[in-house]
Amino acid sequence: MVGVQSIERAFSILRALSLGPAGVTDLSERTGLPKSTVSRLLSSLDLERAVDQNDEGLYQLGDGIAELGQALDNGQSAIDLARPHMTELMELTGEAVGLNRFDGNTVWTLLQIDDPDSSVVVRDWTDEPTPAHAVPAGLSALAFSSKAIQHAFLNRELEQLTPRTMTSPKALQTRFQQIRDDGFAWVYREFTDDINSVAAPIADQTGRVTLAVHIHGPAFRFPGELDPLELGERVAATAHRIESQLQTP
Amino acid sequence: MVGVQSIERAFSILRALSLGPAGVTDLSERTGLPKSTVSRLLSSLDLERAVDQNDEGLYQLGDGIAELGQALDNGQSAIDLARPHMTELMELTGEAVGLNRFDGNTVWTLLQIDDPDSSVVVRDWTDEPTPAHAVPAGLSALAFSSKAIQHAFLNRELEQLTPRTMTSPKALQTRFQQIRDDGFAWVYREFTDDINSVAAPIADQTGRVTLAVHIHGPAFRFPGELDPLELGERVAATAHRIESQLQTP
DNA sequence: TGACGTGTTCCACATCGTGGGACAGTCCGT
DNA sequence: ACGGACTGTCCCACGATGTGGAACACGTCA
Repeated sequence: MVGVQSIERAFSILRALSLGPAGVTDLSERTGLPKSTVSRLLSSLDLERAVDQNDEGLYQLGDGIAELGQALDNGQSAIDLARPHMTELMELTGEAVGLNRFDGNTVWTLLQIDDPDSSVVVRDWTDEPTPAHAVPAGLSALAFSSKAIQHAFLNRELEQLTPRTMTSPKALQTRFQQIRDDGFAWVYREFTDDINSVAAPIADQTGRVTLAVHIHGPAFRFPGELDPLELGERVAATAHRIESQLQTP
Repeated sequence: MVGVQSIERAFSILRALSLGPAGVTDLSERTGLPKSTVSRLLSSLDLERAVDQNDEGLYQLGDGIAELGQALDNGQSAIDLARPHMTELMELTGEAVGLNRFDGNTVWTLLQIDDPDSSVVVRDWTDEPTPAHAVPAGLSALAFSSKAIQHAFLNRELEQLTPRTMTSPKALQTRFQQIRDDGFAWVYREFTDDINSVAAPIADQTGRVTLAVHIHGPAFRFPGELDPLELGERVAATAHRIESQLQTP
């Protein structure tokens, strides 16, 4: 065995699509694969958002590819650029501040800044996948994403991580509206029973929301006395500052 | 079955890689997949050039992804921009002129311009895959591609389409050197017994050679009396004009 | 030297993808 | 309203294909 067959075939479809939008039959002829196989692979690629269908129903390369392409350069620079703002935010609250990337499925922590003076801190999730529907970074990224991305996401099986985890697509959609109005998202004990957190979205150069900043702390003390609204606005302000620096280099 | 398993897994690896370079064990932990599976999928993705290995041996997102990402925008514009130059070239020789894209594996014809006065013309290959090692567009793109792309390509099984098709990796590599020196590539009866053709490469905005222009005609009359060297240089000149327009919009 | 940490390869097993064909829509021209 | 000729999706028996645990071969550190 030289390579995995379905991957080879999937990429030959993607390459054929790089010529422009095409239908199933067309792609089947270009690639020499059976129509049913092309159809199955396409719907699989659709789930991964590597392709999508335009208004005429033709398949074309999708957001997933664009996001992967972007990740080739803007990853490290965003981290460097965000660090000082995040440190500032951490000093303000004394709780851990994180930078996340949302890839359409899961949220990844790129960087977490802990309070060096705290002995009890939220553990560091850097480079681990976290379910987008249970963390505020994912919710705020989703809230500002296209309908297509939301729809693809909500169609998946959403895991019930704690008794409070919101898993109903309907409920999540109205929650997205709330988040768009506020500009930030709060999550109380939905990811873990012991953590509360706020996050605000950051748009990249192309206007797509793939990043977010968040503060999270142990539920027994955070937000505590602090005003959730004010905290949310502070996070949003930090996000905006990072965003405007990202847009203009 | 909701989606093809290996595709879902492959994309979860690609997304994990969008955080930055990583090794097999690391990826296996991030994605929750067995190490051997990750290794196999990675080598498959490597064949497709969706990932490559940096000098430290870590895997990272590869050229293939970047090319797909580019194809999202620069396809149609290149066609529009090249058309007048190609028509000019067609009028000069009275033979069909084509614009191609090379995706790392195969050559695709984006546009062919035929001589309206000829009754016998080379058939139109638009939107059909053609083997890169047997057409001058593929050879010239390969000649100016990175060693990694050449290597990945030459490791595949190269089909013997006519008695003259060159299939030996060694021989092709020295041929690439010749093409780099000339700035164009001639192919005599290697794709079909009845066609001869010349092509010259075009670099895109990022300096990557993914496009080419070519002239091809029936072998019994082309190039005929015409000087192959002069023709080659004319094609190369046209390619350069298209290239400089592509770079500065 | 030995004990780790890599990543790749092997191979028996059965899961998973396969693809021919049936199917349901949609858009034609008559 | 009707076939006819297209679409793209779905079904399902079949076996090729991908799977993953374990063994392996390397390089690195102490």
